[in-house]
Amino acid sequence: MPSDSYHHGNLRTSLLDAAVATVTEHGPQALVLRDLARQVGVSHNAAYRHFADREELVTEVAAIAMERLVATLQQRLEQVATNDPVLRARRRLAEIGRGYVDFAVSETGLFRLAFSSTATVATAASSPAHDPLGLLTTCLDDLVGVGFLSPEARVDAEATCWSAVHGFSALHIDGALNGDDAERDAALDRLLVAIDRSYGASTGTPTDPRDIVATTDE
Amino acid sequence: MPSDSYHHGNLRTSLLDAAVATVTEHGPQALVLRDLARQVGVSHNAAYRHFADREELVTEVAAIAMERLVATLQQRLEQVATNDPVLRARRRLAEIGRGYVDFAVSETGLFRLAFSSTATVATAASSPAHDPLGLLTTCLDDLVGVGFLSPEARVDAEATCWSAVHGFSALHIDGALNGDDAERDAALDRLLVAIDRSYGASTGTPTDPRDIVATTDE
DNA sequence: CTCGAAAGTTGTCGTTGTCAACATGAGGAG
DNA sequence: CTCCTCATGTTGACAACGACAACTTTCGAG
Repeated sequence: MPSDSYHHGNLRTSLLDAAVATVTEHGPQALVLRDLARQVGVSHNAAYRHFADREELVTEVAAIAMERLVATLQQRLEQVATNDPVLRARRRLAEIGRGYVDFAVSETGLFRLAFSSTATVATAASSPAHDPLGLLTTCLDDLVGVGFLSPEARVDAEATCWSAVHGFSALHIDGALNGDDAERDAALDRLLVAIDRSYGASTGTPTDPRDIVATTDE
Repeated sequence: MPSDSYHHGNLRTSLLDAAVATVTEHGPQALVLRDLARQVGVSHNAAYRHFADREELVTEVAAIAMERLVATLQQRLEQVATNDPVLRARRRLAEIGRGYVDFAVSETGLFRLAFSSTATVATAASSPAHDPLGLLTTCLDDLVGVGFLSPEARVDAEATCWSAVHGFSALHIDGALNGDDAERDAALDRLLVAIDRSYGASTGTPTDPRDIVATTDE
């Protein structure tokens, strides 16, 4: 791998790395082709040997951002260690929601880019499991499997759950819902409890909020 | 009001009108200062007599977009004609959600702009009732008043409801949740039913989905 | 009637995305 | 080992944009 010869060697990867870093720090609108070239130490237009235009690069970075989101959610899901199957399924659903919001808040730039309209369609079309839908589907299937969620209420539950946490994330990072970190976490807990209560009610299963939220004083 | 003399007369308003039209048709990223000037028949830089920079104009258009959203929701709210107070309160909450999504789908450009991060903060700071929060608050208070929603579950209910419909809207207009209009409406109905069921469960009130969704075959 | 300031114009600069033409050198064919 | 090819990177240019400065026109207060 030549360091500073005429040919860069792996310019494509370097550009994507720089792009990810830029988006992470300064948001999607800071994604400037000539700037990336400068960061990588290459001339403007070099990127055009690897990407048709700006949008193609942006789309690819968006795909990377989506992958990171899904990977983060998967990690969070694996951290749920509960033996009781019903409790476990309920907590996994809540945990996916918390992971989603945490990613949006801590990786705001990547989150925004992952759902920037232009990039989303191309991403969704390319790879089937490159959005959080897959993880959500298995979680909800589990919830039905353990008898907590009724089959009728199961219909379109992906859309409902995803909408709730996505909207919560979007409104918070856009400043429409304000509040510090503690207030945000409390509001998210209550959102998750509302979903849990609704799904429990679909089978007449009584629910206690403390099954889902970690109470600090005990 | 001089038509085509040296002084335009009401350039500021004309620019905002043109901006609203542009955003409606082609989205927020099509908001180009020089383009607006051309549309209005004025030279570039004329806008700088009325707006400090591009962002200031964008922010103002975003405020207009938000006003239209709120006005639309208010209209929808007034269309709910039900005598039974409990049913009425539940239907009003559902109707606000439908109005929200309808606006996002039919006025995608304005909706996107209204919640574009840069503009949101300035808007929220300026006017207290210039987001849907106010309407939502009264709806939810009503729900508590008629005994359908428990005071404990009332906490942060604005955030939960707003998040759900906002996320639903965002995911749909970004193409993350696909489906035709009928599928979207059905999914939204189920989302609204889930919220209704959750809030009913908070007071042990049994709920029937048909209280909230209009069934076609009856 | 005067004249100052508000409102609009012309010209320019730096930056960006993109195209076209050119330069380089890595690697396979002989 | 040599040569040629073509992928990869460079230089130069162009149009469009946002923004600034300097100039011009017109309204309206006194």
